[in-house]
Amino acid sequence: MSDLPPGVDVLWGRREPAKRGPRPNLSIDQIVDAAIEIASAEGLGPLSMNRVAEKLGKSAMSLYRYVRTKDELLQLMIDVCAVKNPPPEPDQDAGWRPNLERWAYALVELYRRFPWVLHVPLGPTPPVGPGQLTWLDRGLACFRRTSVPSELRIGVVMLLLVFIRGQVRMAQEINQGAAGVALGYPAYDRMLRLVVDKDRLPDLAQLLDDGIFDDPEEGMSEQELDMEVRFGLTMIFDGIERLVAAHEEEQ
Amino acid sequence: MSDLPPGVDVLWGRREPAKRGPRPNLSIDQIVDAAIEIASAEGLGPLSMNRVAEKLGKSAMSLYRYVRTKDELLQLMIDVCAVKNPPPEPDQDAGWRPNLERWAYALVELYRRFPWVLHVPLGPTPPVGPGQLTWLDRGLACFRRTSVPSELRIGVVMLLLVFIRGQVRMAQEINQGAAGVALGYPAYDRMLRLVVDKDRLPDLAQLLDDGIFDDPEEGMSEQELDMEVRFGLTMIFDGIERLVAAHEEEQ
DNA sequence: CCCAACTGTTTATGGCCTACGCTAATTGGT
DNA sequence: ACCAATTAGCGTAGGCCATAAACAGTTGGG
Repeated sequence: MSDLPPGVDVLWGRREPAKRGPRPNLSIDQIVDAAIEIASAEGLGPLSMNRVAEKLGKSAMSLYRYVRTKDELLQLMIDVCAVKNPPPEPDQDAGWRPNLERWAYALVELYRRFPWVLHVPLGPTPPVGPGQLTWLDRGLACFRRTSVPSELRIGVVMLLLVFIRGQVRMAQEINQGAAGVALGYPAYDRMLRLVVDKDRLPDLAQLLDDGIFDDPEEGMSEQELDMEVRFGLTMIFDGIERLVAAHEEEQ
Repeated sequence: MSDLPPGVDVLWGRREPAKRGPRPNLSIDQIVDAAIEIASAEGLGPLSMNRVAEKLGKSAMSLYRYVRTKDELLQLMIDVCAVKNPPPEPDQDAGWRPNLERWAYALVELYRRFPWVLHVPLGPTPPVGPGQLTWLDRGLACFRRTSVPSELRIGVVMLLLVFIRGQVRMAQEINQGAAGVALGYPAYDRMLRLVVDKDRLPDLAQLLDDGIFDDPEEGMSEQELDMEVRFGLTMIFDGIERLVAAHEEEQ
């Protein structure tokens, strides 16, 4: 009789197996894995219940014995993905910053390997699965040896979660059209030049003149994406550093 | 013969009106406005071509004379929304920080008034409409009187765009289920206590013990949401300040 | 043995976007 | 004045999707 959203109890291993009836030929894990495989290979668009069932050699409706709705399946996919790619364990001997940086870049890597995670529509609740909560916990753990109060710890970790998610998503958006068409900065640059006029958008025009988006390579390399993220993260970490320092002094 | 994505030329007033044929009884503006009205009142879920056409007293298919696809309509909605709620003009006498702060909080306000904007699926291209580019431009404009180089200006503004978008979205997610069910922090707190155990998620458990999410009020007030955002923005602005200072010194 | 519980399938429904083709309105050219 | 070209709006229909409901086969307990 939990208040948990339906389906999440499965993630925490809280659902008792059926006593009677035929033995299941399917399992939630198989279903979720198959769905993840499809989404990773082709994106969320082609991911339909039919498609998943087909991959498992079953009929579409059979999936509904394991999953209440497609949306629930999507939420499970996200959490299972987080479980299979866990956050790095913080090094107790290192300072908070290197630990938190490792955590942050691991998260970047996860989003890059599973881009569809960023496109899953909002679920009915904030994250409560073991995978996502583990990531949250390991982020918080980086502050163990500091005297930063709890409200600020959660604030900082949330800030990083939000920023990384958004930044990687934006990088993907620039890099490729939704259909998977290669786009990249040069194409973006060309489009902007068509519409940006110096009178109405002077500062943006200035940027274009400086050749900001005029990148030789077609498509953003991994290096460049890392640079984008690294810039933002560096600034954020500088802000965090100031915060931590302030609280260490007080003590 | 533009390289612009289809439909965007309309936003920039680049489509020549038809010379022959019956006079249009409809206009893109009407269509987009009707769609925005529906989305603002009921969210993106109930927004279908049929619903929009119905509101205008026309048939669904008639809309396709003005809009290539539903996705294009969604993109237009976003940009028109930005056009109708323009960014504040920077005050030339004020410093970069107050200007950029006004800009940032205006953006927060926009997302709060039009939550559906945050749920529109990815378009085929990064923003190239006049509304979104104007917001971008006015953000950049805040750095006019500084000597921060262009790459950093765009980096900072992107950082803010990404963070604000993500943070407001997350706040909405916690505040209400996708169905619009009120949830709020206390409910989240209750759910977490069901699954968080001290061995596997020690630091998160610590947070719960500290009563972080144990908020008296059901549902997050506007004040609290502002606080959430304000915390992140303050930290980010501190980071920006350091950056600007570094570049002013060099000069 | 038989009932209750359970799995997987079949069938059907309703919603959605949108391709296609039709009719009627409007205009330019002759 | 008249024809051909162009366009607006609409009706129909097709395809895909999630999923409700009823059904057939399977298993274990009493």
